[in-house]
Amino acid sequence: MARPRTFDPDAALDAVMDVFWLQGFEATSIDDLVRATGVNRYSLYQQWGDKQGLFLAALARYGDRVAAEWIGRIAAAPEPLDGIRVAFRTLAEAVLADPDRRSCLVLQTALELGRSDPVVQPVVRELLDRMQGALHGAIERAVATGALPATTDTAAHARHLAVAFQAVLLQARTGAPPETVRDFVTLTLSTLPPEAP
Amino acid sequence: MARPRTFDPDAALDAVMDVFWLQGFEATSIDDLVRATGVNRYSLYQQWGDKQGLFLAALARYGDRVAAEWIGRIAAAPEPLDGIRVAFRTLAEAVLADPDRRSCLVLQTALELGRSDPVVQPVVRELLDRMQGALHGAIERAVATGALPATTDTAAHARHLAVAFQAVLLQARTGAPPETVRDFVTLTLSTLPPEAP
DNA sequence: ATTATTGTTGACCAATCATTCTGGAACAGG
DNA sequence: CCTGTTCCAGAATGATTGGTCAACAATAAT
Repeated sequence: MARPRTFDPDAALDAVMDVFWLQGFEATSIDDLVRATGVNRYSLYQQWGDKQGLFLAALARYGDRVAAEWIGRIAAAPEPLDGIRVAFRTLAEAVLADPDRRSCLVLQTALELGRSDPVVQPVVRELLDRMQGALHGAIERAVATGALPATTDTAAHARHLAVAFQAVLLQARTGAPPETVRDFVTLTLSTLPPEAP
Repeated sequence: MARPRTFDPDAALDAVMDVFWLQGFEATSIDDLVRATGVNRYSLYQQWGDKQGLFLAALARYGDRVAAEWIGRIAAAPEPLDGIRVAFRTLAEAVLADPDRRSCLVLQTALELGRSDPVVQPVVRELLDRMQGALHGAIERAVATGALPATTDTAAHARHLAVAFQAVLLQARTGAPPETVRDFVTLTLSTLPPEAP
């Protein structure tokens, strides 16, 4: 017994995520979101509370959609080291192919709000940790299958690769040339044993 | 035959640089700079034009002071590979010791304004290239002294290390734990030959 | 001492921001 | 067909932003 919504919250949130991803939190105004979603200001407020609520929802969606895809790609690889190598090379090419050089919403958020916003902070850290966890899992599997020696410091390698993953995404924003991104990936992967031919 | 300035532009610019370094461009208001320098708004405008002019001056000063110190440290090392290793380890500890986790003004600017501001963009790129050039020089000296094999792809190593340098600074902003920063540096340096005992 | 010149000051301006209010429109149950 | 309830649209609000102005103060040359 009430007027039904004329917009789809799910589709609207996708549009919101895209705008935040492209522009960041501060640089995005509510007007931008109104334009991008086609939804009225007040309706956005009624649905998600305020700008921060809207952002947290978009960040969660990013985690579920984009971040989860990379994590899954690493976790599901039949041969763990190959999975890592493929992930890094795919990421590098994706970064170079994106005309907007938009990096990663999580990383961007860590840089923009990581020190100031106590609500967003743990969400970001959790997502970054999830990536590192996926890498750690793959490396431990590699040790288990004998692809890496039993003496390997798996945690150290996971940390190194997690930071390197962020570094590749960082190059999207700095606008680094293709050779830089590719050479970085190549030498990063050289800390793993050489791949079979 | 005119009233003399009552503030020291040099000292004021140092204070401006600090504020921009800590907060970034957008998050810093002119009021913040007035408070930090003790100089009146209009005097700031008369001296440096506008907010962007003020920022460019602060960025140039950062390049002359902070960035040049790191570059010099790498370029001046008697044994080039040792210079690189020391620089990375010193950077890691500096990042971890800074209570403000403020990373690097150049990198931060690249992330914040790199895609939008066509004036700031080349300044940033030039500073980043200067760091990469210093690393390239050190690696070529290492090849010349035989510390690295003659077949080494010196440009690729320079690019890898330059990105890795940025990655360490990035960890300042993401608030990564000490093990992460240290393990990343250790494994990054493992792409160079092991150091003499 | 006068005066030309520059520095300083706090008020002021227009634009933009996130957020809220108001007045009407669209639906569902009776 | 009502009527209670929810939704929508644009205007309004108050704070903050970067930037400017006009009045006043301090100096050095005359």
